[in-house]
Amino acid sequence: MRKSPTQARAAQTVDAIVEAAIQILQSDGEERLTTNRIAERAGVSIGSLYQYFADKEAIVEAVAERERDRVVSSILKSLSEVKVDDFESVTREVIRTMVNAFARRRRARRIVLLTMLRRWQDMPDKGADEVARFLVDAAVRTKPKDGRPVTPVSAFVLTRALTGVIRTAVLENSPYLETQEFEDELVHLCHSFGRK
Amino acid sequence: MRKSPTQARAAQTVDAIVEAAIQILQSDGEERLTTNRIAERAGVSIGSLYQYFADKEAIVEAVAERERDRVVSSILKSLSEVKVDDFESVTREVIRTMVNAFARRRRARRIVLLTMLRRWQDMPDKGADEVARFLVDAAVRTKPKDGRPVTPVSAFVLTRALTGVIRTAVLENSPYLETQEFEDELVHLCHSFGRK
Amino acid sequence: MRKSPTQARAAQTVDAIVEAAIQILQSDGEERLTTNRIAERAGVSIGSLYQYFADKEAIVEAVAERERDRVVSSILKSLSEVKVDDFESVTREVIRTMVNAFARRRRARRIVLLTMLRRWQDMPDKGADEVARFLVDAAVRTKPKDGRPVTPVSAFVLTRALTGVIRTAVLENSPYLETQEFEDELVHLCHSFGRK
Amino acid sequence: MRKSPTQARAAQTVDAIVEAAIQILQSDGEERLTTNRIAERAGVSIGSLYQYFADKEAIVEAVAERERDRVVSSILKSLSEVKVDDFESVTREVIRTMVNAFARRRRARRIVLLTMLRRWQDMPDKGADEVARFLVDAAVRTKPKDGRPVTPVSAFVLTRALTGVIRTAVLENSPYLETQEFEDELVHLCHSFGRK
DNA sequence: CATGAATGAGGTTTCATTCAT
DNA sequence: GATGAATGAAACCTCATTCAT
Repeated sequence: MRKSPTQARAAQTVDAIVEAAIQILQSDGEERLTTNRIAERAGVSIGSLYQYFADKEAIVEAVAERERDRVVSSILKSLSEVKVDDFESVTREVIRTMVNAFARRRRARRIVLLTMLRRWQDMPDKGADEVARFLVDAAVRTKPKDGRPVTPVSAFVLTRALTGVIRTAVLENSPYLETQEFEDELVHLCHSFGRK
Repeated sequence: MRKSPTQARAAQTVDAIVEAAIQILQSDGEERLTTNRIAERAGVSIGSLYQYFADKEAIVEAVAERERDRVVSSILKSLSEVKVDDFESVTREVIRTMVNAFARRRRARRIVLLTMLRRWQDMPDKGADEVARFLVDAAVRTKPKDGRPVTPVSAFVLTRALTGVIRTAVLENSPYLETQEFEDELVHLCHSFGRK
Repeated sequence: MRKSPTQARAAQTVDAIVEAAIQILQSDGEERLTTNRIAERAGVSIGSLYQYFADKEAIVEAVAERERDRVVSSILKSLSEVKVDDFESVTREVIRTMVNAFARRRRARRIVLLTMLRRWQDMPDKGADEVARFLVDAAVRTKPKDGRPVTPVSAFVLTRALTGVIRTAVLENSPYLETQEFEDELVHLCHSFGRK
Repeated sequence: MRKSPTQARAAQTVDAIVEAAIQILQSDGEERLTTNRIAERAGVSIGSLYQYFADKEAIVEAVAERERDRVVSSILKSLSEVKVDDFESVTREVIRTMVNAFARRRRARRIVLLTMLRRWQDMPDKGADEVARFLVDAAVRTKPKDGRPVTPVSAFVLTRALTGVIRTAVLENSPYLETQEFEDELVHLCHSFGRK
């Protein structure tokens, strides 16, 4: 961002711009996302927009970050409430949480989510790593005797498998997404992967 | 496509256009891919280009299809040579084949692959489904007694997990991609998923 | 220039653009010289303009070159008709020619000339050097006994003095410009400078 | 200027603005000279800037004036110390002074000087006229018998020749600028011009 | 069929200037 | 007086596409 908004008014402007971008993304799609349209929808002059964002890309980045923060924090908040008893129930909770986070968001803003899913592939996936850490943690505490050791590679594979399945289901608009069977299969994927 | 190229000369032109697009994608990136540049690189007038492609999108689609055909056929060709003995060795062969197909392609045309990976998410994934069918087939023939039944959902989950991990590794340029441990973990993912 | 116009139509377009720029410069001034206005006045789309000129600067350069060619060729043409008898009469002819060339041009397109005079300072002054060569040549052939030798520095000083005076007179819109006395003084400047 | 700075603080502000403009001109060039940047570099708000200057042009004018005052006063100060003995030594002193003034300034702030040289062409040249008056004065007092009478036109021609040569040498970054030969030629130009 | 000149809507961005706080 | 957020006209330029030759 070009300037950090020092006054309250400025912070509002920045907010309005990002929200306008999200709205346009949702209602008109990515190719209709122009800086002029964003400014207009935000009720802000195009000049103000460029006071705070160096270029269009910077706005999309801000949108990506904001949306990701929302998804990640929604997931992490749910995870913080999970009671760690046995590995299977933890896994189930994690998966349900992730699926829910994306499914809820998809209903609200399908196109924004799709656009951002594509963008996030180019950023290092902080969210996935946080989830991975959580799962590894839970595995260490509750892992049965026959568990496999957790290595960086196995953590990478498991988290990317998980997010890969969920992401694809979202992107393909799969009808399985919120079914019980889908959830069961994902749980099985994680669970069986943890055994020898 | 606007016209089916009945004459050999026309087929060459279409070919030149698609190859030019691929080259530009690789050397200059997606945002420098303009129809005029494609025509110029293909050694064809912009008018001729529009004889064969209705619009720019049609060219990108042709590129996507061509690249996907290459990846898929490379995978399917390898699979046709796999001897179906036991499930684990089949799985390993399939995984090695897929990883190789992407890794080889990435070295040759990194940006084209990235662009197309993003694009393919929006098309129904014929390749994944073919692979799924192959795996299910192999599983049915070689599955040990303790195997789980193959359902549409479990096939969806497994193939998307597999391609999800590989795709992410490619997109993130992960150093794991061509290691033995990575392959082992993927094999374990498939193998353990197949057991009760 | 971005493209060399191969077809006759294209050459006309290029011509129209440069002439339009000259007209606007003359009627509206430099700060009103915009690419859109140029295209409009030329009866050409803005896109066509950018087919042949990489940017606005390239157009102004083309104008500068064209105007300079006109001035220089008008001067050189006159000079070619000068009979080399004695140094003074040659000098007088040269000066009269230069003053006339600028004065005539000034009446026709004052602002263009002013703008270009400023620009030309940044280019190596081919015209001045040609004139210098001509004068040196004449001096060598007709120089009286008491003449000073012509060195690069003295040639530089004399030609820049000459063009300096004329340019300033033009820029300042001096009333002296086309008077006999002015011409006489310039002749004296050259003439006396050549003596020991 | 909008306000005369009655308070000391205000005078400092005006000063800071002009100096900031000069610095930016030098370090970033004319096209990067924006009012916002000037205000920022001056450590002043853009609002304050407009308290003291009606528009951007007014700032550039102030810069031009300040720079010209510096050059002119440096020249006049040197001239005041010249002893008027014979015309040639006076001329030499004047020329040396002028060349020095520009050469020194050029080393300090090349771009500012170039920008201002261009600008000064549009203002009546007070400096040149003062120098002219000085030279005429000296000529009248020391002129040898064979001298020509000084007329307005001859004064105009001589001073413009002089400043024309020096200006061009500065603008073209001529290597002659500070050589002895260059000085000698200029002296000769003036000296011989004064004789019949 | 091929050519390539021409189109023009619409994109991004700058920057001098105003005015509410 | 000072601040700096806001303005918006207007600049430059791109590029998918058309169509006369």
